Amino acid sequence: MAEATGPARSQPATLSDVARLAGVSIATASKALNGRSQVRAETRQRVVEAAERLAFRPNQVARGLLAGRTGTVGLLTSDLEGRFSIPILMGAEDAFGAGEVAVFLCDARGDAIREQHHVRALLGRRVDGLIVVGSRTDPRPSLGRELPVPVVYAYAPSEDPEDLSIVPDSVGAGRLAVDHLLACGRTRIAHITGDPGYAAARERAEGARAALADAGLTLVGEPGFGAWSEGWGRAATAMLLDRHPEVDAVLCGSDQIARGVMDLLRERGRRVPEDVAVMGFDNWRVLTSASRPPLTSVDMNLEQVGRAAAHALFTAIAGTRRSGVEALPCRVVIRGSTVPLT
Amino acid sequence: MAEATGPARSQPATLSDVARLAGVSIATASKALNGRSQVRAETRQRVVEAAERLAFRPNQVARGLLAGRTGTVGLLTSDLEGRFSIPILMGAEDAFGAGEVAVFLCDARGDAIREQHHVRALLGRRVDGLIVVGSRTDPRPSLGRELPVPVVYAYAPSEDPEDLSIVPDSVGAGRLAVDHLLACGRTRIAHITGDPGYAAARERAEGARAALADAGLTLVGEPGFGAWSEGWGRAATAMLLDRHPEVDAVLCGSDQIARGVMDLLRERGRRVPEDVAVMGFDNWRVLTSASRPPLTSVDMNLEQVGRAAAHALFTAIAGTRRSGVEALPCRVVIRGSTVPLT
DNA sequence: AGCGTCTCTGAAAGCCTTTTCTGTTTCTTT
DNA sequence: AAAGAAACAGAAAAGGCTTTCAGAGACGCT
Repeated sequence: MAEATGPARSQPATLSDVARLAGVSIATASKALNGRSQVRAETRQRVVEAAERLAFRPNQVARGLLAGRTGTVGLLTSDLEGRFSIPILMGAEDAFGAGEVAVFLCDARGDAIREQHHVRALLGRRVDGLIVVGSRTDPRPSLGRELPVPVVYAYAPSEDPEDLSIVPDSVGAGRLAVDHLLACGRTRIAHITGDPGYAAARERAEGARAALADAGLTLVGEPGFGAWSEGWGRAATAMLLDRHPEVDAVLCGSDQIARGVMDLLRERGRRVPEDVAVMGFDNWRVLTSASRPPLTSVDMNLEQVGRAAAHALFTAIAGTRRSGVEALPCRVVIRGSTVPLT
Repeated sequence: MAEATGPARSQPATLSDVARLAGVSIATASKALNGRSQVRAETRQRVVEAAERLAFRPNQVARGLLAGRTGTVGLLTSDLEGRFSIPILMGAEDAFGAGEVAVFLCDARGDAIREQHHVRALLGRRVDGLIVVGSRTDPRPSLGRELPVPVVYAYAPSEDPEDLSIVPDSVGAGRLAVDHLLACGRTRIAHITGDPGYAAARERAEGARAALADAGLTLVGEPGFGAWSEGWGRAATAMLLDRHPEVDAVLCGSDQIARGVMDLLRERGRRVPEDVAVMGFDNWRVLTSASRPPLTSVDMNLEQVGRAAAHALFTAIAGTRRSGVEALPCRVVIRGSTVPLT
């Protein structure tokens, strides 16, 4: 808890310090360190040694000012808390972090005003580009076409088709899920999912229905739209068993719902997966591996979405911009809650 | 999916553009926009209008180069994925975001090499300070005393007592938890917790024991160290009920463990909270509110830890540095799983 | 010896802003 | 009306780096 006024920390060495120590001009020092070819090997050696002795690190701020590119991007998320932003953010951080790019993180807390504020602040810092990460897959307002830097939208697509958006393929995910259940020999498949106000819920249901139709089947009952909660999973399952006791698989709109579904199935004496297969969505580890049996779930490959967004931003900064909504495939992670009928 | 080489985006306006449009010198324009007093009101007006017309935003990069301070800090996390980093990160982002500071996010993925790499990159960008966020409360190696900028450690304290670390008060949290159970009239309290390799597990147990001792009581059985999982919660509870059927409260080391504990209690016919009160740790919403009944849990106030770290970094940058480990109090969030004995 | 050709090196400009200092104008005051 | 004070405007430097251009020295050739 000691308190003290900080000592004058030694300023980092500058290029001119290095040049002085090496006995050359600033220009030569710069060229030597940057691998330019107009420096004699011996001179370069001297400069490199001097730089090492002084622990010289070029000032990226000065470099950015000169080059007009700062090597920074802004990552604008609308809810850090949410479990969807994080993997995307990791993917993006990953794709950038490897190279020479640093990421400014800004959380707008879902507030448009704050978002504008952050955009302005980031532009003031001369970021080379922006990634906007949403918390749900419903389209969101564009930041506008007039920005001086490229923008890529991830997870939540922009409403403007001129923008580039990278999203998980929800329809395809619904198909994948049903295909897996069909492959397990299930044919009486019900769907219990979340809030119909979410595009993700509607699109997954649509995909599921399409895959069933392709197999000449239909859903057991109507898609059970409700809430993204365990409670709803239980309630919907109770109704389902009353009306359609023949059901042999339940595709759930989220892992949370799936947990509720499994709980109630067990309560009613149905075995999972022997009598009824259960499948979740989101592949949220805490839930999938803690449930009994472990839950088969659809993973949206969000890290990959983040990486793809970062990569697209890269190429856009380099001059090649795309537009439209690009949907990336999801994948099924198979665990104990779905097994082939014997 | 249209593809096109981007149009030459109009470069952002510079101060000299503004000055030219307003018909004044660059110096005057700067003074006018920064509220310096040596400008006639009328002139200032002209400049302000010109700046507005050109949507002028001062280049923070240039400003940073000149001022020697960039108004940026580095946030170094060791696992973004982890649920502990995120709230801290939010708190820090919050404390900074309000002002003029932007945050560089770096994830070291728990790798010391990568961490060093990021530190170097951040110093090259001339950040004004660093916050290092850990994923568990065990002490971690210091980044060293020789860094040119202040560093604050959050959640995981530095091994070097000369560094400043902000952590949640785990011992105090253990006391708080037991005090709450005592206040509910419980006296036969057991403790089932996670991996004893974690300081958090040991310290919470220590605090719990101390609070019981203050009340002239002891734990029922030994603290049940094991794993941070539902499975362990179930297993430990089974043993507990066999050996100490008189137990009337279980303090759990995490919400996940608590869920396992509650499951098994229900299976064995014990009612929660009537027969046995159950309390968790971490206050992880998905788990606490989805469980039946909703789970009372200890919240580590991580956002506050983040904010405190940001604030401490602020004052350190301003010149007043502290050192040592500062522990912030936790709080009990009461829900249905703990009620007073009637 | 003189010329052209390379190969190195260094001076200087430029990136954008802030700040200091100097110079000019305007207003008071005697 | 003259002198001094105050108010305002602008030139220039600084911050650290890269890059261009010109100059200097070394070398080979006729």
